[in-house]
Amino acid sequence: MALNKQQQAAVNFNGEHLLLLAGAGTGKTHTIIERIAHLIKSGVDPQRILMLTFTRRAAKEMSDRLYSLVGDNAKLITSGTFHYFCLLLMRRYATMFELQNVTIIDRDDQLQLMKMIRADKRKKNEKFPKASELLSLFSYSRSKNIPPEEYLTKYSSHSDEIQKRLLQIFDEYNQKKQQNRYLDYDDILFYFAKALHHSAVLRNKISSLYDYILVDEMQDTNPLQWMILEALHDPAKLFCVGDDAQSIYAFRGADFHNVHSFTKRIANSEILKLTENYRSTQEILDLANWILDQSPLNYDKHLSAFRGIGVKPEFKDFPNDYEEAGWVVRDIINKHSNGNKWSDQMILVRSAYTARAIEGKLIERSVPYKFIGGTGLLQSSHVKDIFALIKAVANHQDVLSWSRFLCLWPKIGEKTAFNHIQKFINIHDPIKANEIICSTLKNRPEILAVIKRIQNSQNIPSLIITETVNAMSELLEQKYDRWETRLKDFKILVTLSEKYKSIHNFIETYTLETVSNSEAEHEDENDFVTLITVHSAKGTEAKVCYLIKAEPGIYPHSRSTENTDEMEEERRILYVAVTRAKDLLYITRNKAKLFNNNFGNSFFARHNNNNFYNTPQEQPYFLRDIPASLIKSESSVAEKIENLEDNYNNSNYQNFRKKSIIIDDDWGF
DNA sequence: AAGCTCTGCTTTTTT
DNA sequence: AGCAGAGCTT
Repeated sequence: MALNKQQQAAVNFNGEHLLLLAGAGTGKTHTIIERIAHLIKSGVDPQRILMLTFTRRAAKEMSDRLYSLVGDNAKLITSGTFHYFCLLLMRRYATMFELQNVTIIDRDDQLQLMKMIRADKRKKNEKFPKASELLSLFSYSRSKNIPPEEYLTKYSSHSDEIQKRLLQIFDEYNQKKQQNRYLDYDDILFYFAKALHHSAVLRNKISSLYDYILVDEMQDTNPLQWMILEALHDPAKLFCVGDDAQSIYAFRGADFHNVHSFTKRIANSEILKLTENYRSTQEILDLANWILDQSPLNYDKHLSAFRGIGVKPEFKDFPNDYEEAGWVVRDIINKHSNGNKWSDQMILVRSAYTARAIEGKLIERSVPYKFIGGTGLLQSSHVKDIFALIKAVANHQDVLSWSRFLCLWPKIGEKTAFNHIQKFINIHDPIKANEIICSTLKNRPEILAVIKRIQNSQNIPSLIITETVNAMSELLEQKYDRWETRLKDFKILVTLSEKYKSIHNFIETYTLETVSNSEAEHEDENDFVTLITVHSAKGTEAKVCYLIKAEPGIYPHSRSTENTDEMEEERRILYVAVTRAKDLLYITRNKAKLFNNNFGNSFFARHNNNNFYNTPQEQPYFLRDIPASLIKSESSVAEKIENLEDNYNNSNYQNFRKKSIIIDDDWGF
């Protein structure tokens, strides 16, 4: 594919540092890849190029495309997410970073650890932040690089007394992690950034490794990541690509304003722009442009389609979620039988939860699909149970794994488990520790037998997983219903693990890169429908896109309507969603939700929102007043809603609703 | 101390 | 519907 003038200018950029502002669909990835090819062609050693992305998907896409352009040179480039990169270097220079034998813990482990600490700090019957809130408060302050004290006083509404205890909890959480040599996601960035800023020797060492650093999705960098880039640049040259209109990660500390301050923060830097959209038809971009136009902020973005005129986006309203899901899947099947590939079609969802109905339908109709986003296969509890034993055997000091494993057994709860663990946790010598494990569990020979079995198992990932599943299945069968389906997950796991040298390597890779069941199951297939969260979809595209459940309460999400910052982020999420489509965009909704959300019949509608609206029309909804001219439909949406309200009030519709509830039952949900 | 039952609250997004 | 917490029973 040839480059246009703007792209060519970026590829050939000859100055020090560059920020490339690239709107949706303007060939951002293409330009980065070509830039790297250009560097290699002009004699840069590929080993001295670093490419940073935010999601594993983006990283993989980059390396694949790079491989087809520059062949084996692609393998020499260091490429991956910030987390991957930091961990890689911290492992390579473990002594310099003073981080040896660390274990990466995922959100679930963090939660478990936090719960233990919280239990002691919380008074009985007291309203106290949940472990998950504690984690996100702490994580946010860390990603923003604001000391917790300052962060709490500025941004939290908790009383002084509670804030004090929160700080104690944070301290203790950090201590616990240090004791156990656990690193959570934030620690990976935090310790790396901190070390670089405290030690000039280390900073020089690391920054001398690369001559060129390319960063994708610059608008998503949080202050910690910024610190890392600042430490690494000069002599290395930065090539950062971003789009402020696609910034959707504020919840993890990203601030799109940092794109605007780029030239101020990085001396000798310049800005170039890509403005021509090659992805979509003008009709799709018109809707996208309209969405940003509604904002009080001036994004100064008007995408124009290089490809020209196409088909207007189409709205489809259904009486309930299942008919919506049914239509989408039927339409996908129709298009497939008319010659479209499965992979030409993408279903976009706001949350994993909103993907449920459609996922059910896809399975029912045997449509090959991969779900990207949400909880991964390795996060599911039965898989974590299996890994707890493997990890406990591998490292007798892994408190979380031991406690998870021991609590699976009858008569063992948190207290008993803790008493056992306490006896061997501080023993450094593994042989001695093992003796203590044997003696403390001598009354539970069945547990010891299982541990022995795994200790004696061959240390090959697929074998050790199979052996562990066999050893544990009798016990786990009682814990879980639908054990058969869960057994299937282990088969997938075994297949996945075959590519890894060690089980440790396997677990760590998938802790940093979550993979859903469906994704793992169809790993080797290449024609499938993509079901994906909007957040994960940034950077991807498809000929036909279905933006499902585009209702009030979803766009904007009802939990994010507190202030303009939140609302604007929600608007950008919708913008990202709409700009994924190349040719056709269908926006589907549940009719009832259009005017019924807060007073609805649904179980959680009442709790679904912090704000109560007197009338449905007061609830913020980005797609309420779309000009009829932008969408494929005889009547405007406003008229449509009026008609719906008439329908809603007439008895036929009420009966229809009743009928649809019966349909729900047939679904078996 | 584990395990059961009742009650109240809740489902965003990712490394 | 599904989970966390509290209080009760084993």
